[in-house]
Amino acid sequence: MTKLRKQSCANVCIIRNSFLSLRPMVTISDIAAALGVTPSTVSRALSGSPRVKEETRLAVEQMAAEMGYERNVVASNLRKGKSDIVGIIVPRIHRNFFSNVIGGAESILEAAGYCVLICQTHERLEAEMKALRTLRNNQVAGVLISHAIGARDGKHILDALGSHIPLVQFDRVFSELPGAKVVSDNFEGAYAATRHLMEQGYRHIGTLAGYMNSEAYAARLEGWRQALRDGGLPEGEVYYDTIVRETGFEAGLKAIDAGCDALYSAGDFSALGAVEAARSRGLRIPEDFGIVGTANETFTSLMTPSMSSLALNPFEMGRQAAQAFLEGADGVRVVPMELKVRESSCRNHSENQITHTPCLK
Amino acid sequence: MTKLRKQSCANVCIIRNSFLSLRPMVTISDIAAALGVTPSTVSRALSGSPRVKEETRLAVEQMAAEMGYERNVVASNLRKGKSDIVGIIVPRIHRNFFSNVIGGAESILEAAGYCVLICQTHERLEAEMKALRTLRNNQVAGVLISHAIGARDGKHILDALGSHIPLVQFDRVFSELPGAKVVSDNFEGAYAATRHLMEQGYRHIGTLAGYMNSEAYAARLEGWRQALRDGGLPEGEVYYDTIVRETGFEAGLKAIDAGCDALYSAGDFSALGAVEAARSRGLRIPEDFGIVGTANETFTSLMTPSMSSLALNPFEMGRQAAQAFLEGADGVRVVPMELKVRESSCRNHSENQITHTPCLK
DNA sequence: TTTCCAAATATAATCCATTTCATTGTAAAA
DNA sequence: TTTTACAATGAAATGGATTATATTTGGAAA
Repeated sequence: MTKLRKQSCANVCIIRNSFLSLRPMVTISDIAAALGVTPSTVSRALSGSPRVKEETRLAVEQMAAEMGYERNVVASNLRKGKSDIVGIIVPRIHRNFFSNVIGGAESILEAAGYCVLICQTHERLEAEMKALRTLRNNQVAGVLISHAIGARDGKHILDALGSHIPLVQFDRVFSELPGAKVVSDNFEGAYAATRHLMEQGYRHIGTLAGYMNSEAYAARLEGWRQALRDGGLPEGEVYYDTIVRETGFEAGLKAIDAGCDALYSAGDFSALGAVEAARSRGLRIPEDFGIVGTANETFTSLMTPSMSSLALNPFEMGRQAAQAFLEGADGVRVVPMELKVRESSCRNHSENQITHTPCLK
Repeated sequence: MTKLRKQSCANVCIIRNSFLSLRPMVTISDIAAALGVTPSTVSRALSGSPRVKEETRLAVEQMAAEMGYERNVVASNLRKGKSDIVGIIVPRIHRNFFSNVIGGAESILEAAGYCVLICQTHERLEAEMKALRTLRNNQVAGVLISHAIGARDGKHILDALGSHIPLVQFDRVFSELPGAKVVSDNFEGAYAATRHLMEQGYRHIGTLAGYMNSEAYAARLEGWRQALRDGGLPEGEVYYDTIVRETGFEAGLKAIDAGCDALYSAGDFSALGAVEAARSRGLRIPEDFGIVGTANETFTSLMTPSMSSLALNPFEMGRQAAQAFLEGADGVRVVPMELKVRESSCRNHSENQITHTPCLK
């Protein structure tokens, strides 16, 4: 009886092997059969359990290597209820900022044995929800997200993701959501940028402010406002919802008509638009009109005149977000920004190597 | 007996439900139990099989919606042996070219119901192999890849990926590998760029040639060479392995010392380096020295003087690669390049709106 | 009325790794 | 010698969906 069973098992093995030549799918059962042990032992041996004899582990590892075994992670994930995939959701990967955040996160996550699934939302809430559901259905180990502009609040996020998957928000965050958050020091950064403009002698400083449903942009607006206040200047003009070159251009014209001699822009592309607006009105930069952008996009250092920009530290933000996920720690991590002073805001040459004065919040 | 079994089933359901409140994992078995049918019927109903009564299908769909069911794709993938994930492997996602390819591929794949897993190799063969294994282990539906510079040939690729996963190569391809390929028309593009320089009156045109283990760079070199030949000019200087700003700068200096009055560069960053080299030698651009780069990076249109560049069409390449995967068709797809004529190569003003003359290969 | 076919559904195997619980064997303690 | 404890491994259940095969049912044809 026992012999018969062995016989039939052998047959099964032969059949399996003939399949193997077609597609190389070695399972732990194959290894177990080859060694005369059970799949559970093989599983334990391969996953580093202390509950197998060292000798057995070596035999299993050797046989696994010999047969070209590779763990079927799909099956493994199903059983364990989670995968080694971490999802990252960003508005647009081709934005320098986001691709660097991804790079930073990846550098940490890859070393920790995770791989990274990237989703773009194109700033649409609907796409964000879909991405969250996709990630949940794939049972990802965690999600790092920077919200689409179209997302108004965090309620929908939890519905779509569920509450058992760790969530780390970065850059654009909703305070009301649980989990870790990583943000730039937007207030302090905008404060420094504005103060720099004041120190360069600009006296009528407006701002291109971005979207107010983003806490990052809101904080930059407040930093700008506080700097003006602390410097004894009157309230300046605010141009909302300016993110891209075109709206930056239009807002730039309005700012010039309103008498501004400088702008702090919460984005680089809108700042570029403002530069073009100033040029179209015959103003010289930085002599007649000063500009500081935000994000330190590649082009800012290559254009003429080179553009001052408040640099985010996306790579570090990505690293921090990944760390927060790995450590499972809640709370807010603040990544400092750095003001890159270039030609567009520097009419006082002795100030070229300015180091900004931190404000007391 | 039957009654007893039903009873115990009811208990099980109640227990399940109490779990449900903790974590919402509704399975097809739950739906089946609620409706008094079997899981197989529910599965068929939800996957659109014609083998269920319309009435049953509606009841299942309604109950699924009511209970908040979402398919466990991990389990589904395990059974079906493949997933709805398509892997994209690129050297660096923050490169404009690659992030746009990804965007193009994503636009097609998402519409077809796939999601996209992105891997970076940082130009390292080792990382490329690891990415391929990761994707295979996750049983992705297909892989789109642009090889790392470190990858010398295609042999290792098949070993790592296996032969049952569709592979589409783009931009940097190995001809010897099976499967679809999508490439830019590098020969024609470089030919047009070089011819443009000749038409602007440059007579000693060198090239910054990139890495010769990449067929794309090799084709650009040949296009440049053929244009010189067809134009009756002698062989020009070739500077290999110049990709980044620094090597472009060094090669630029050498080219100037060798008497070149223009360069066709197979990359934009190296072209930028060459611009700086020319400036450092006091040459005016484009009057004394002409340059055309390749890739149409964002900064090329924003710098001063703006830089002519041979534009790739990365978004379209991504679309084509995704289409090739979806259609399962082998063969090579060629995406045309477009010469963007800007200031750095235009000393003949009547030529500003040049449209390039195609060459006969 | 019986027979047969097709539609609809049920049963059970399958995908593969993991994990709980049970069993065996061996050495140390009583 | 017997009990105790532990190490090592086996057996079987589990995760959730899919699918090959089997069964039931209803209606048409004989």
